Amino acid sequence: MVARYERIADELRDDILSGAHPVGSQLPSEAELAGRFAAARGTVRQAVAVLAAEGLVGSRQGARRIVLGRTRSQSFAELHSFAQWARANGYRYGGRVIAQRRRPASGSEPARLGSGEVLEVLRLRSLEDEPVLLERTVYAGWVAAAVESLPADCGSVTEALYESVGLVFAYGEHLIDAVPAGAEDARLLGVRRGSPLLRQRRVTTTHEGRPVESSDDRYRAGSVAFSIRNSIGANPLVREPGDLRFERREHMFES
Amino acid sequence: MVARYERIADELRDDILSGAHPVGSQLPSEAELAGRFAAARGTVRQAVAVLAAEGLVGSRQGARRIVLGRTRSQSFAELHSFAQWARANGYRYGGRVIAQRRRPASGSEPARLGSGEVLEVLRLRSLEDEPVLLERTVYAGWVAAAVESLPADCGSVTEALYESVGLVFAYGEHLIDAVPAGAEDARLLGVRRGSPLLRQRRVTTTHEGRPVESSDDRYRAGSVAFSIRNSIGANPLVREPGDLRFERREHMFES
DNA sequence: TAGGGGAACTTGTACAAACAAGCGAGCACC
DNA sequence: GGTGCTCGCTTGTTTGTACAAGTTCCCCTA
Repeated sequence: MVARYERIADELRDDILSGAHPVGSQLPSEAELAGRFAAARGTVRQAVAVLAAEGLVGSRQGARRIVLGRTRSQSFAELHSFAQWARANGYRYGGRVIAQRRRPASGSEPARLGSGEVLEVLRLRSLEDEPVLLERTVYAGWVAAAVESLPADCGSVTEALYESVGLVFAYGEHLIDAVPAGAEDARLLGVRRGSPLLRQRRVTTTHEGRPVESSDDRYRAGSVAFSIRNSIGANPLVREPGDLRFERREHMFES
Repeated sequence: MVARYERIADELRDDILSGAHPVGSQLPSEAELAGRFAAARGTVRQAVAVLAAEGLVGSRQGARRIVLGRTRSQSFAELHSFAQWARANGYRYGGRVIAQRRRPASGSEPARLGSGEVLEVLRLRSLEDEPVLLERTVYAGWVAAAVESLPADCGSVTEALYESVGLVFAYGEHLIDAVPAGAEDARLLGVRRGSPLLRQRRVTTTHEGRPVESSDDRYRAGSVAFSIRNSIGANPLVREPGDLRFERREHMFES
């Protein structure tokens, strides 16, 4: 059973994407929409709040809502799962495990992932048959067995873990910056040493807030970019100082 | 007059940041909070929605809300304005205009900024007395005069434009990727040619959806990172294919 | 002891009503 | 003609109620 406000949001989104409400134009008032959908004003407000969160419309008190754009920001799953993003956009994609080993948690890992043993995985992923992403992931001990049982060329780890053990990556924190390619990065991604890579470090947790993985993902320059739509009200993206907050983490598997 | 739900959100946030609700612990139930703050449940829900949007707490139906972290995602202003971010975090910062000129809009600019004349500005910004950010900004014709009247070493363009003409940067779309430093980038930022830079391309509009500026900002690697907190429900960050969507834009002022 | 059933609790959805606050257009006045 | 003000419209905030849906935990039973 899909919620009422979601169906209203879907319908309004379709109107916007189809051009019935062009970019720059005004949306109907809440009262008008409430009448059209035979819903309470609060329900309509929830619907347009969804569109506002997607960056499609902006609103300010006293004035009608405005259509800001026609490209929709998609879900968290897309951000987290390379495979889901690639498939949703119609790209050929693949991936394979380069190296994998268990070891005791060290450094700041016990604080992030819980103490005990962790599982390190080095994974290379490709888009349109070109290697574009190198993932250095550390999984918490309690999911290690499930990860190890996956095939080496598993396309979507996220989906595989959901199917096999019902694991859902629910929350994440991401840090995005640029780094020069190291020797291993360069060899596996097919670029020169020192060339620019887009790095995404992330920590992911389950619904209950239990840490699942910590990862250092590096994209070949030019292969992907991250897109953020935001409004003055609220948004989740901020700058972080570069050197001050995160201790340098050695490359795994190197030397 | 600050809204009630905002004050409740502030109080709850203080509790979380001060450690009264440790990371991983459960928040009091909505009913309990409603009692404590003598507010309706709906008001409390708005308050915790704010915290959820900031990435501080997560929620799922049927279970108590969980504290996810203690680092707060700040406002859009921080993302947009280098100066506001730097000041809020206690850094020394500066900036100066390297070059500035008017020219007719060309390429895709009429579509993004409106046709007619635009104003190109090349600005170098520093953090802790080190050059860290090179901004290549194109302003729409209707704000050109206001921008030109700013002093060359203006610390915060955003604030200056707000003070002088009441201009508010309300919405923005941002694309983040990594690029190698070009000749000009390298000279001004004091890095070697080809070394990694974190690039943020953005288009900003006013409340009414009127385009204000389009900018290509390049950060020296290691100076800043972008941080995103998100949950599975909704978030504004997505990957974008690298080459397919944006036509290559030539460097301004070069050669 | 292991498992199922269910009750109590908690968050999600929806409706209705009222007032506050900001915007914009039209009107009156100078 | 231009300026300022008022009024209607629209969004923002708050309260209250009711039910739906999911979680957690205890207790009872096999």
